Amino acid sequence: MADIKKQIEELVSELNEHSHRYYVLSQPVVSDIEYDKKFRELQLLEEANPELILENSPTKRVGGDPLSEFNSVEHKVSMLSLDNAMNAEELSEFVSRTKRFLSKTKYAETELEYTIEHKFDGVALSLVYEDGVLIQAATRGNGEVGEDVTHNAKTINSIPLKLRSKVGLKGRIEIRGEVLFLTEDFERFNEKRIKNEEAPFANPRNASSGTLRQLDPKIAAERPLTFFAYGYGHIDAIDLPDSSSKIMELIASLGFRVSPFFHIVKEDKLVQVYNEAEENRINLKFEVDGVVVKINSIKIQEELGFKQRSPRWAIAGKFAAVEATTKLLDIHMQVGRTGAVTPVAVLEPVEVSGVVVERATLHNEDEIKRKGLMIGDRVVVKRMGDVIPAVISFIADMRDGTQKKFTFPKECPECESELIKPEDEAVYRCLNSNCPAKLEQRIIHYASKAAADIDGLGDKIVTLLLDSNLINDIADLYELKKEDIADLPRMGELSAQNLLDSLEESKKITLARFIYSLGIRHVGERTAKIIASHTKFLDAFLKLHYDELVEVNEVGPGTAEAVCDYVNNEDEVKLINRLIQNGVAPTFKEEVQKESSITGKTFVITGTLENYSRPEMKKLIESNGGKVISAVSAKTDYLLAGEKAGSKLKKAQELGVKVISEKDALTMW
DNA sequence: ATCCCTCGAGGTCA
DNA sequence: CTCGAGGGAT
Repeated sequence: MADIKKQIEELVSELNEHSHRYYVLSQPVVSDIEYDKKFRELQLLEEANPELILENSPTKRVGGDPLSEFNSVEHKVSMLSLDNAMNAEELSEFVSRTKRFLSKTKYAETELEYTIEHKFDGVALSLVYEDGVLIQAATRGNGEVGEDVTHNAKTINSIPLKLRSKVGLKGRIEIRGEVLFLTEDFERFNEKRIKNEEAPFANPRNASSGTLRQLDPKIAAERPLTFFAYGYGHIDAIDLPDSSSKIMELIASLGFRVSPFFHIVKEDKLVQVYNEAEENRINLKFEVDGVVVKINSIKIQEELGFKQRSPRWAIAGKFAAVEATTKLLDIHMQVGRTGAVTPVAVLEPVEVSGVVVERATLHNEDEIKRKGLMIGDRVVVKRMGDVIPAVISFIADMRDGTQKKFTFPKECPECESELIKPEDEAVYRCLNSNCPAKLEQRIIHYASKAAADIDGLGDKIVTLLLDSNLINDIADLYELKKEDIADLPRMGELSAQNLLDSLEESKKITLARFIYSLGIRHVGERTAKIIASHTKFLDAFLKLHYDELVEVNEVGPGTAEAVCDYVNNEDEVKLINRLIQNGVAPTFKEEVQKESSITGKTFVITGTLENYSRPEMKKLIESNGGKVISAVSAKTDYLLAGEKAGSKLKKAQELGVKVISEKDALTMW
């Protein structure tokens, strides 16, 4: 019991500290998600031990104290917050809770209608109109008292200074909504800040909050904020309709921007729409952190009433966290196939959008400098496009002197040779061609699907073979003995035979794949094909000269130099000769290309297709004369989108690229 | 201005 | 298999 009391006390003081930083100072040191998590932890403890609830518990109020520099504004109707449902299950619990409550009322038999809309990730704002004219804008503050930010609100284009109405409006209308940056605006704005050598904002919500708190409205005016209306406070100028959905229509008609995502659903569709909204969040023009579900009927809302700090007739269905803070434990160096040395953040494991993240690429030295990271920093971690973990920024307030400056190593972490960074490049490289790390990566690359495609030879086995000194290079692979492989840990007779079979299979290889599999810098799948089509024979490839190669279309000076360096390197030529001796036989294969309606058209494939794997579809398109590229641009002809298409679909829509389905594609040739 | 390549992390499924 | 950042090539 004493433990629980202490736990509650600690949570309360921690949460109060965080909420002070969040609401009063606009300098959060933890992400919303973490705050919410702790808040719920406290809520649960308090529910189980109501006698231990503290007077200053954050569950007793909805925010923090307002800043002193602004005038305070008392909300006529307090701005409450909503209870959170963290997943579909908790959303369903809300439904049953509501029904249970209503079962004792005259609505026991009524089939309930719910509205479901976006929960914006911005800053809440209340707008008061007197006789149709904006007279006051205020932040939420602690829910009862907020700050007057009228001067800044007036600079926001999407906030009407005068309401649209056919009839004269006499009296008061208070509209509530969210101020935010559209993602696009935010990115442009941040780019400008970087160009002006100002610190970029960590995220759109912080930027919105910071902007509303400017004392000088000129600064706010330069920042492209947007206001979305979603609710109302005290209204006596008009009679309100009897449902949330009709009120939303009314609000929109008064001249406010509202989210197009607004559904009226029955109980059975609620979870489905919630899930769809989460899947689709990446395609939105603004950030959302969940959905808001309300009972549509105002009468039933009134019947349900309020708990201490939130209405019983609404709930926020939160999405999985997209952002979290964690500790930057260390920065590791990875040596790639081409010798590129990339710094990787080693993080204290933290859950972000449903997965545990413990590593994130930091790209290069400049990137670390730009972000100003130090080892030991508390950092904000996000998954870009909800997929790729990235370190966004560090939290300056959490610097306590224990952080260590990071210096980029001068030597290769694997072979200790000097790292070289050309003047105008960002990447340090290990130039030692015998560097064990490079060697390993080259073998893994050789075995990979698009290269020699050696089944059963993944990175783990490559490491194993190297460690046990069974191989030193690619050519050694073809001299492996079955017994040697079978003796390796976790390998047996059968896997050994399978590996040998795959190796045998890999000897028949097209010239293009062979050139690609060598892992020459700048020579990817595509460039390899171009070079193979030019030389047609391995001999000719090995005799390539710079002047000849650089004339080839789509081969530039950089690529030509890299290839010539390679074929002029004695060791590399020796390696190729040994591969040939061991039976590897690259042959040029003319790619048969049918003339068809898609000849010369470019395609990007995204999402999961129904009947084809992506490489299969790629082959199919290419054999019909089309071209498959990796990223959507304005010049892309078609985006072939399968299930769960993400950011590429969004980009295609923005750029007006035609989006087709798998079925559409198959009828095109 | 645009396209492509390289390199990184992490999840899923057989 | 997925995506994004950064940079080289055109």
